[in-house]
Formats: sequence, C-alpha cells, structure tokens
Amino acid sequence: MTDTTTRRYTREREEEDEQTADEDQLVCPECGGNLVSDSERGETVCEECGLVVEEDEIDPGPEWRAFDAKEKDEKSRVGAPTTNMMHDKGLSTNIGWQDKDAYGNALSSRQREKMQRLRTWNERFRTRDSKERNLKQALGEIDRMASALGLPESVRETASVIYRRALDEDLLPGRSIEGVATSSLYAAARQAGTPRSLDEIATVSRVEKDEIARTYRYVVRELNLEIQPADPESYVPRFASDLELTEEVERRARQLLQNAKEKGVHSGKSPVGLAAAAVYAASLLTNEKVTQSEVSEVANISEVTIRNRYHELLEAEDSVPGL
DNA sequence: ATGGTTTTTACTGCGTC
DNA sequence: GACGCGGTAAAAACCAT
Repeated sequence: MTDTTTRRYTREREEEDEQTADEDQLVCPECGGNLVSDSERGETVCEECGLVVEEDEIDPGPEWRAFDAKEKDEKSRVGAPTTNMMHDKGLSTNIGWQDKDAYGNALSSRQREKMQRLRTWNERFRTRDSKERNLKQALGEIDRMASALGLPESVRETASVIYRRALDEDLLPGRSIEGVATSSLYAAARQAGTPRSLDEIATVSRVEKDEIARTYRYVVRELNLEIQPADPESYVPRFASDLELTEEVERRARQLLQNAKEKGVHSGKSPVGLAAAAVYAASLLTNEKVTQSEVSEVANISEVTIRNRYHELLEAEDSVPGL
C-alpha cells in the first residue's frame, strides 16, 4: 500500500519536472528560433530574428555597473536574493543576534536589552503574519470547496475553527495547507450532520483522496475531535431529492434505517450504502420505483452493495410484527 | 506488514417489455 | 435484444492490529 503510494508520488514529481523542463525551452512566436534570456538588459530575445518577447524582468545580478573587471568582482547585489521558499520571500526584517553594532562594536547593556525586546516583538509579528497568510489561503479553499458541495455557512464556520486549531497546535508543518483545509471541511461536514463522502470531497479538492484520508485521521487524533460514524439517515434527504422522490419515500427510508439500527444490522457497514439501500427499498414499498442503478448513481455505491444491504434491511423489517 | 471484513468488479442467468 | 434484477467468485480497498 505504502509502496504504491510513494511510487505514484515520485512518478508525479518526475512528470512535473519534465513539464517545467519543456517550458524552459521556449520558441520564438515569429520565426521559431530559440529564445534566450538576456539578464543584462532584462529581456528575453529570439536568437534568430531578435524579437524581444519579454521586458522588465527582475535582474538577479549585481545592481551596480562595473567599469572594470575588478569592480565587477567587488560590487554585488545588496542583500540576499529573493526566494519563494520563505513565505515573505526573505524580505522581512531580521535582527541580528550578536549584540554588535554595524561596526562590530559591542552594545551597551541598555542597548542590548532594547534589541532583545525588538527581537521578541519582531518575531511575534512575523510569525503572526505568516499564519495569517496561511489562514487566508486555507479559508479561501474551504469556502470554494464548501460551495461546490453545497454545504451551508455553518459548516464553513466549523471548518475554519478546526483549521485554526490545527494551525495553533502546529499541525501544519509537513502537511499541505490544501490537505488540512480539506480535512477540516470533511470533519466539519460530518460533525454538522451533513456529511459528504470522501469521494465527493476528493472531487472538489486539489489533493488526492489518500492524502485527505491520512491528514484527516491525523487531525482528528491530534485535536481529539470526537466524530462518530456518519448517520446513514443524514444521507437520505439528499439522495431522495436527487432522485426526485416524495417525502413519503424519505420517511419510509428513515423508518427502515431506524429499525435496522435497533437490530444492530448496520455496524461495520458503510453508512452511504445503508442509506442508498434504504432509499431503494423505500421506493419499492411506496410504489415510486427507482432502479438500483439510478440509486447507485447518485449515491456512488455499487449496485451489489445496494442489493446486499437492502436484503438485510427487509429481513430486519420482516421480523417486526405488524409492518 | 498482516489478516479479517467490506465493497467493487465482472460475469451469468432469468424474466419482462 | 435491451433492461432490471439477483446471485457468485475473485479482486481490491479498508481497517485494526
């Protein structure tokens, strides 16, 4: 299992590399010649015809003109190159730790105290900043996915609370923002009694189902979220309305499920399957027939599973006298 | 990693329209 | 002949250990 997933991940990465490598070798739109970037001028030009494709690029090189070779060696760009590896691109303030002034002289004790305070506050603001940024992106994602799944406002609220907690407890390092955001939403939807299956979640998320499941388990464990297995009944209204069935069917399906619950038929079985079977069975009992394949379609469950479950449901029902 | 359970896939046969 | 349904065996997925 782990073998296959890691293998897949590495393969994806290779593909990405190939892609970016392809993109690097650009071709002139005019004559088809190779494009070369001239960082001296900040332009990308065609080798063949001299067409300038891009201007005003950022020049990562020295920012002074060099008048001779010696000067070229001495004068380099001030400061570290910017990088996307850091959330602030390495541009935010850093205060040295050495308690020396710009000339290397030791600071007075009063100055040292002052610098210490500045360091503390600078660090506070900076980490708060990065978390804000992180949060903003995650909340955007949660919003997007929630509306794609037709989940109400309250679920988004819950999801963002969960995400904030994950952030506060430092659960993020080593995990993708996307993944944790998705897991938060998944958890929130289940908590709110409007569950969406992992498959449904996965279709709107940017991360793979495997990763969502993994991260979800992790988040639930670390935050001690108490989430009971989804109640099959909570799927019924959605399926019923997707199939344009009446309230009557819906009520009947609920009855079947409640009865099954009392008999303990349902433990260990997938809630979605149970719900789908209940809807199907109810549609038969109320003469509003829908086919198994229709139900399996909206519930994303195999017909076989529906068959198996609905037999069990009816058996449980038969043993109740007077129904 | 492993073993037990559940779900899915694929295929087959039967009855009906 | 296509469709709905039932059943089965084997593969795959899932879960707890």
